Parts: sequence; C-alpha cells; structure tokens
Amino acid sequence: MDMDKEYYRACMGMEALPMSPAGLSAVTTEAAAMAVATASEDEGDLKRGPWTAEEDMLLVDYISKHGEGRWNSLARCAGLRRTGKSCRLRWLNYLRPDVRRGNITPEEQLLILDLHSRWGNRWSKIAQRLPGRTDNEVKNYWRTRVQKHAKQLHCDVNSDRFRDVVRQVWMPRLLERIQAESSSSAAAAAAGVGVPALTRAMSSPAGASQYHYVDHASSGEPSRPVAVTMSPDTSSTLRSSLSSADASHGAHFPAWGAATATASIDGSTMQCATVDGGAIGGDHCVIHGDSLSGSWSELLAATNIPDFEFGNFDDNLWSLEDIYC
DNA sequence: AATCGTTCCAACCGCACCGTG
DNA sequence: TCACGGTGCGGTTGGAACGAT
Repeated sequence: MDMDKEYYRACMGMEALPMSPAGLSAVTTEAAAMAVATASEDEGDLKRGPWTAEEDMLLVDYISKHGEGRWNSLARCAGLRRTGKSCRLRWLNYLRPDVRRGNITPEEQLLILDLHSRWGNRWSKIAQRLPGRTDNEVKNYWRTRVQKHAKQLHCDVNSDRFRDVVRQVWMPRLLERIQAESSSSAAAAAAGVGVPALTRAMSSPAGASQYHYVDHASSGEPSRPVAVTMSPDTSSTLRSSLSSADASHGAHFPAWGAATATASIDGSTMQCATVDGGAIGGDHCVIHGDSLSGSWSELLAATNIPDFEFGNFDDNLWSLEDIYC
C-alpha cells in the first residue's frame, strides 16, 4: 500500500528529522527508539502493559512529525514494540494534546446521562459531544459512578426504574446545581473575581429563564458555552429551591408533572424530567434539610416514583453529594 | 504501622465493519 | 466473491491509589 510505503520512507529518513514541537530532539528520540527496539528484540514478541515515558516520547514525537494513521506501520516505524491498536489507544486516550483530564463536570454529567438515555452504550458517539473526553473516560464514568448508584438502588442500570430516577431526580438536580454554580459565578464575576463569565437573561416573552454559562477559565481550550433553559413552571420551582422563604427548612423540588427542564451544552439540547403528569404526583416535593444533601431514600420517597421499595434503602446509601462528584 | 477493602482508570481483548487487492 | 489487514467500538480486567479499620 502507498500509505505504508510513505511511512517506511518516513522511517528511513528519521535520522535527519528536526527537533519536534514537544522539545524532543531527533537524536534523543532515535536513540530511545533503538534502545526500545534492541531491548524488545530479545523478548521476541510485542510489549504489553503500562507504557513507559520513553515509549510515550517515541509515539508523541513520531506523530508530531508524521501524523496519525496506519497504526501498525506507525508502531513499527516509531521503533515501538507495540501493536498498532495499543499505539492508537495510548494516543487517543492519553497522549493526544487536546485530551481533557480531571473530574467530569456537572454539565458533562448531564450530557452523558441524557445522551446515554438516547443512544445507550454508544460511548464513542457520546464522547464526540464532550470535547476532549474519550469514549474510555465516558465509559469508565458510567461504570464507576452510574452503575454503582444503580446497584445501590437494587435495580439494573438499564431498567425503566433506574431511568426514571435518572430523568426525574438526578438530571434535574444536576440542572439545579449548574444553575446554582452559574449564579455564584455571576456573583463572583460581579465582584470582580476572575471566574468564568456568566450572563443571565430573564427577558424571555414566555417568562422562561435562560442561563448562558461560558467557561473561559481553561486557557488554551475553546469556550464551552452552556445554556440552561427552563420552562416557567420549572424555573419558578427551581428558583424556589434556591431562594424561597422555606429554604431554611427545606428545598422545593420542581413540580415533576409539569417539569420540562432543558439544557444545551455545546449545541446539544437535552430534556429531563417527565412531561407526563400522570406518573408523578404532587405539586411540590419538599425535601427537608439542605438542598444538596440527604439520602436517596428520602428523596425518592418524596418524589413518589412508582415501583420502588423505599424501605430497602439504607439511609446513607447514596447521598446527594455523591452524584455531583 | 499494617492489613484489608474499595474505587478508579489505563490498557487489553474480542468482535464487527470496511476498504483493498 | 473472497481473503486479509486496518480500524473502531464496547466489554473486561489488572493494578495503583486511597481510605477505613
């Protein structure tokens, strides 16, 4: 294949290659490549397991000079005793410059929950909507956090019951937190503190509240605008949860039957909570205590989601703080 | 300080799909 | 049409890190 030939030609010319953008000299890289190749020749097969800093350097340097693609050829030409698959995975999940690390933000959590409800375990498709996040990271998040909570609720993660909890409890709470964080950011910004800029518009003819959250904090990254739009019903009840006179005693939850909270992140619009008024009863669900604490057994009992045996929940099984981590 | 259990994530595996000869 | 190699995806696992006892 021509592409393979291109790569082999590139290999043959490596000794004349200039300094890489990463600051790694071609001489150093070549020496490292030879060292790796020589060492692994004795082993007689491909290396597996954790990547060394030396291997990372080889891969990054090679890709910076020749680009991605043809991973099997790339692995050979770079002097790596690794499979092409291994190189591709290491690059995409770890070494790629635009890979984003750190905690999954509430906005990202919301997006993951929403997209998973639509697409299921299509991790790569979901990850495409989360700039800088990899399918592996999204998948790990789902398995370590979401599935854990499903287990604690004694239900399958793909069950309708758990979906109800996600859509009617988890996602609205995330929206609420995004809103709360936006509000605090706005206050800080108004005070002249260098935090993500926030603008809030309350001028919608329909009376809907819209929050535009633009994260400028991460230098070198594109801005991540987050717009949270709520219907009048939802916004009023959500507002009440943050500022009602009852706040000292308890927080109001949205009137679930009428809640149509939506949010858009990076152009993707999501909707959470049901519009079906029949399934969830009551005008307001009042949760005593702090709005961001308490147990799920309390919350689920208050929201009156059908088919849950609330008595089975341990009191501190799944604190509301957990879902925000 | 030592041990044990849990969590998290990087990496691997198997499979399916696609393009090419 | 078929075989083969490359690529991408979802599932699984091993081990490091961390917290609890």
